[in-house]
Amino acid sequence: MRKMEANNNNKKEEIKKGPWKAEEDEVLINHVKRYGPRDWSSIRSKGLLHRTGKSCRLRWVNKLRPNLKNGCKFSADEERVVIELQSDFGNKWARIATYLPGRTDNDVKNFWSSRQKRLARILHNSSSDASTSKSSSSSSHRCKGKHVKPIRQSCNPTQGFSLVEEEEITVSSSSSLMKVPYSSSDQVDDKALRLPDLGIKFEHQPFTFGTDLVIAEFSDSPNDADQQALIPFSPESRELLARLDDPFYYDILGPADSSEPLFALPQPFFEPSPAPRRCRHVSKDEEPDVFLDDFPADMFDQVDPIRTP
DNA sequence: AAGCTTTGCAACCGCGTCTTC
DNA sequence: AGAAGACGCGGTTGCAAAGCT
Repeated sequence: MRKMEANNNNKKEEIKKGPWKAEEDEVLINHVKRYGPRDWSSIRSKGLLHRTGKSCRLRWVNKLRPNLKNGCKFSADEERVVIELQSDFGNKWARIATYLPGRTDNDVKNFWSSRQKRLARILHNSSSDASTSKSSSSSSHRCKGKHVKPIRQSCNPTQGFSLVEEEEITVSSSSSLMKVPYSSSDQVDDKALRLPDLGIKFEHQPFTFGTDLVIAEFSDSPNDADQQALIPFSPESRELLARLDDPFYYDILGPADSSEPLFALPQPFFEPSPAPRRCRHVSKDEEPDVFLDDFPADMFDQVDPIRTP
């Protein structure tokens, strides 16, 4: 009995965990050179390494495999791809990684996780800030001391968008409408503003964002600007969007006079699905913006323009 | 400069699926 | 057919480096 326990203990001790050493990597690489990336369990059974087959496979896939982009940050293009595919596939990291040469599922997963944490932090900060300054909230929002004007945005799938100045927009923070901050008094460069999954592009320039809101609208004809899109979001996205009502969100998300737009919008990586999910796709050679970068990618997942009778 | 917090990443774990016998 | 082992995937954890106060 004691002998058996001792044997079990030995077996347990034999399995090594933690960071890999260069020698171990070398052994693993030699094994793969010889037998190919398979038979991971035999590495241990042959006594080559005191690692589980699982651990060996993971090491190979994530670090030793050729053509990996190790230590290389995700490019803007890769970010867009991840965001786009995550909204399509969900958390299918392995699947998403197949679209990103040199990236592993672990890379994608970590990238997404960091993104989510960043977003959570922003949300948390924005909520605590808002709670301390609720009393100052009013129809004329504060935006680094600048007065801002509400506008409406009209969308035509074939002709793009136009921005329409409007006297007043009343949107409850608990509504599910998509809201985009806007300030006509600030100016940015001539980059267009795009919305991620919708591919919405604002055509009128120059403008930038402030604390008031733009409501995305969709219409089938240029004259049909009054058809307002009701956009159903996931609870998470809805909560985030609701917080855009916070007059101080701008202070949280970024400087009003920044030459960089606030968020990065994923340019569509694939052609849109047959369903009218996206209003207008931004062409590939257009410069990516950084609008809505810190928003959950599923924010526009379920965007579906309101049906016209 | 020191201490604390945040971030990014490598690795582990549990579970489901696939393969082999 | 089904049991056992191997494999693959997604979630989670731990740690070192970077950043901040």
